[in-house]
Amino acid sequence: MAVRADLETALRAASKAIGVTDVPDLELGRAKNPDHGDYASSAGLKLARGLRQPPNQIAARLAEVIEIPDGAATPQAIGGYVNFRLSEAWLQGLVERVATGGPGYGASDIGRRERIQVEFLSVNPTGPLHIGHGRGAILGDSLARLLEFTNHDIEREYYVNDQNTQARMFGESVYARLHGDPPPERGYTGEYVSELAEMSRRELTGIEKLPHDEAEPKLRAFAIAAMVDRIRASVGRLNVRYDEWFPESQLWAEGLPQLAIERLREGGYLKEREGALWFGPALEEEDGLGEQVIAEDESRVVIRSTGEPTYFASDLGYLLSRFERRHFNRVVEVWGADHHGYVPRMKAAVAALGYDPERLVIILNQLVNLKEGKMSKRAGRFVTLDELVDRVGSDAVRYFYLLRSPDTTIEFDLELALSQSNENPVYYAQYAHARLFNVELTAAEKHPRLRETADVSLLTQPWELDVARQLAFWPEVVEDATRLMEPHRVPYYVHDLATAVHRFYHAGNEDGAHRVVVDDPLLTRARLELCRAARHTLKTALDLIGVTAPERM
RNA sequence: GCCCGCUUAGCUCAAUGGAUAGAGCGCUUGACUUCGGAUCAAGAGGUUGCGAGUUCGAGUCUUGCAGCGGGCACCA
Repeated sequence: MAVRADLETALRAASKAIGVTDVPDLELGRAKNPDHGDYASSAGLKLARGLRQPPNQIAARLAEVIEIPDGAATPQAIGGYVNFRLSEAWLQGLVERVATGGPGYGASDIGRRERIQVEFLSVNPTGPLHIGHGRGAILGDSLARLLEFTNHDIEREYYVNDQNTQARMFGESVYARLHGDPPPERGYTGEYVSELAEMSRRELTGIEKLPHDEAEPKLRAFAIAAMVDRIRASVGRLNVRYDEWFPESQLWAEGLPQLAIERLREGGYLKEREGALWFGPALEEEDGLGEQVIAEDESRVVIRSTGEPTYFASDLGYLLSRFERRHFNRVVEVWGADHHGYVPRMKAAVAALGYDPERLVIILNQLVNLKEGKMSKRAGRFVTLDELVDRVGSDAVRYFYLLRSPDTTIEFDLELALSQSNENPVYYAQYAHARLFNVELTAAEKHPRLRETADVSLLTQPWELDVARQLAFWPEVVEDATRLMEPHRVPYYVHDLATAVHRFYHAGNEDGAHRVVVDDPLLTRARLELCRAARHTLKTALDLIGVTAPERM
């Protein structure tokens, strides 16, 4: 379906036809200069060395020999380049296919039902989400949508840390508030902790009378459940959903960390030192005294000298849970860049447990920093994700975050975000969608009995073909965004398509003969087909980034 | 100190090693008595942080330097 892939295949075949045995990457991509057509390839330059011929001759021969399926494009050799221009007839046919095919255009089977878990956000459920958390949530959710669209079998998971140090500290903090005490050192101080204490008094009858050791676990479970509900609601407002909320405690109930430790011990990956149990893939290194030495940056404590396991022990079990128990072929995790130092250890752990580390894919996204002086935790002002969504709206928030590649740091300026929320580029795209919808209604009113099928050969105006051309690009955008796991490519595409749509519409303002709705029912019908194709594709693309496609604004 | 990421127009950001580096915002100037002006058209604005290297070709790859962010726990 993706025309770029068809052209590339054809070009490779042509390369072989002129005597190339081992065809390198020919770098077929979009032409930047319109004079060069729609796609360009530097095939002649790439093949010159191997063939020992001048690039321009090679390009010329390729253009002569190449057979392009469906007459999708015409080749032209310029210098060492082979350029392609999408043909008018093919573009017209595409409009019809997209218009009648519904909203699935661009979907592909590159996933082949591969079973993948996408785990994202997974922050300790010990407080409300703040502005920075939104980025991981939106990135992970959009990635999952893309992977689903390309036929991967996706499960979205939130890993709930319900029994680690932070969780216990959370329980202790609620306990303290329940008894009117200040929270413990490095405990949780927010007002919501006191609210949780009050809630627990109402809902856990007699809780305040229980001794500490009995009360704290109950309070912890209660408070975490409440926070998980709150997190679920917060991300739900952003159109983010999960299939599974997987508690850390379940790992231990299933004996998975224990099993992982056993396996690592058998593999010689564990070492006792100073009363603690360490994981270290570099165990085979020896120092001069014959003592085994663990390379410092690779090693990690699994069981503390106190006998308590660390989060790393849970993570080992979590890997088994997913690869061994639940049989995911790959696991994609979205992490904030502040955890990047942990990547090598997790990869090493995957390998030590006997799995290909490639099966663990870690997507890092840079942090969202608050502009200094605007707000401060110490000053008691905490900008929550909920507050941002309240004031800007889900669509604008999602678009704002997704317009940035994961590896740029965002300097978040709340005031600026609020003052510019009406200028968010998301409205440009949504307006294009609403506009098309409206035009289609108008067409139906003026011509109540239009033909079932359109004569798309009537779509000959350059601004009409430009819309069709954008449609042609959509499958490759999906493919690239999926393969590179870069959802930000989608909103950039949406903007390009919306631009083509607005221009197409405006041609009718310049000259009434170019409107969609004209006296000629056949011409109206053909343009209506283009509107539908563009609208479906806009909607599909917006869906993939979790943004609504309104019919009126 | 060591490790990771970033540095592109005034600002926020795009750009598979390919031809003339693109958008949005802001700025200047234009465009509707008729399909929605949250729109469209035109213009100004660049030594891609600095230097070296690889290559027919570098914003993109390698390397040195500088600046910014993050990380280097028996925290997560």
